[in-house]
Amino acid sequence: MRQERDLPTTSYAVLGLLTFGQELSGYELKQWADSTLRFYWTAPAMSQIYTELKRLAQRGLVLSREVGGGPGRTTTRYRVSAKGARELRRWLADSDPGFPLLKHPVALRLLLGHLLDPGQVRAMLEAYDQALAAQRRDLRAVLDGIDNDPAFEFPAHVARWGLSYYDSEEAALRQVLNALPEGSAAQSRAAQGTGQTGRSSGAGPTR
Amino acid sequence: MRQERDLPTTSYAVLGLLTFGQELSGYELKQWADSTLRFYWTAPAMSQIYTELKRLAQRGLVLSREVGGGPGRTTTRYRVSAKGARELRRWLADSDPGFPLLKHPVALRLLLGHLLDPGQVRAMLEAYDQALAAQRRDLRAVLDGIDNDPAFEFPAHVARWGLSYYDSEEAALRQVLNALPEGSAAQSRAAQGTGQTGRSSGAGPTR
DNA sequence: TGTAGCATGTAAGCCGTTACATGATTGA
DNA sequence: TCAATCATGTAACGGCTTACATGCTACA
Repeated sequence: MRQERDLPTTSYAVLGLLTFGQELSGYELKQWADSTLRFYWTAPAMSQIYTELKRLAQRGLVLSREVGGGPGRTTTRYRVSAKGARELRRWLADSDPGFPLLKHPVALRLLLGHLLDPGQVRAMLEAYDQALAAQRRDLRAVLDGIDNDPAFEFPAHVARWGLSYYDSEEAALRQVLNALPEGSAAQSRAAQGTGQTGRSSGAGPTR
Repeated sequence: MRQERDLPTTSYAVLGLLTFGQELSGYELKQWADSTLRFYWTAPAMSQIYTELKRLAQRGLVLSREVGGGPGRTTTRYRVSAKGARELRRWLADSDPGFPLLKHPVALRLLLGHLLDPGQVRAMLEAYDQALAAQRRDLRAVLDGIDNDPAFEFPAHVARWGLSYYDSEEAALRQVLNALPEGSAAQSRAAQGTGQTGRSSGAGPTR
């Protein structure tokens, strides 16, 4: 039982998707990933899904089966093997999840707000607000599709978690917008003046 | 007007850090990144900081200067050039921020909660709760270091945003814990009897 | 005297993406 | 018949990390 290093997390994520429902094709797996994983992990590219499936199959963690859909058409469907289920449980129990990693381009740009005029900052935040609402709708739809289905109890927990995250983002956004100097996003062009701040007081890294 | 493709976002992040305060060394930049960027972007490895600085210098976006600290010791300090400031503003104004990307290993594992026993799930969530509190303290300390300093108005906004995010995570976590079947994390071992895989009496580390 | 922090890099390699390539089936 | 969707892959490469390598300085 010499276990080499853990696979990348995304492998386990794909493997995990196969522990709900039945056999899935790479293509179907991608759809599932797009509608669930993408909200709190990533939506792997198609090509990566196929790569992962090949690797999982090679290690005996999934079993594949050719299914003929039409005359000249075959689809490869995958299901998790007993070994795969065991390995997944082992990984869940043994490995340290680590802290979430957030790549927030809007927060990053807000950090540099002193380089923009207030209107531009506002416009950016409002655009994010829109995107957030859209994303929230998508996730809401996902939850509606699985809520109350006992087979998807945990996915439903995660979806609700996600919704509460989006709500909090929305609230935080309002806070920032309120704290920002007035000036509508529309008059973004108005300011544009004076060169940079001269800067002074040190305040080094806090530690 | 996108002839030369944009640099990776992390380059702009590093460049952006140089628009506060004055000249910084690669080493100092790393400390800044660790205490600010890491909360909503990433804390780039040292080696990457140096790589970015080299690239930025090559394109004339930063200027470097050798500073002798002691006899045999020189430190290279960097400051943003006029061209760099222009390019940064251009990037901020022109490019689409895109939606935040969240890699949430705890949510991912919760999704697969049906593969674990309730105690294990609880234990994982409680460990995350701890980590969250620690992270929150760190960010709080950062905010305390810059709050009310007008030079860091925007970093302070971002820090407050981050704190509200951690608060919301905390709340969401409680929600999930309440919705989960009772059974304390401590009795994680108790439920183990049901038909599951071996690993009975704690001895064998499964890796 | 030794360790922690300051300071700077190179090399190898993993994870994952985009671009490219191919072809069948379904429905407007 | 044309486009969209289903379905599966390969190649190139970008971004970033880890591991390695080096050497000075302050301080306990």
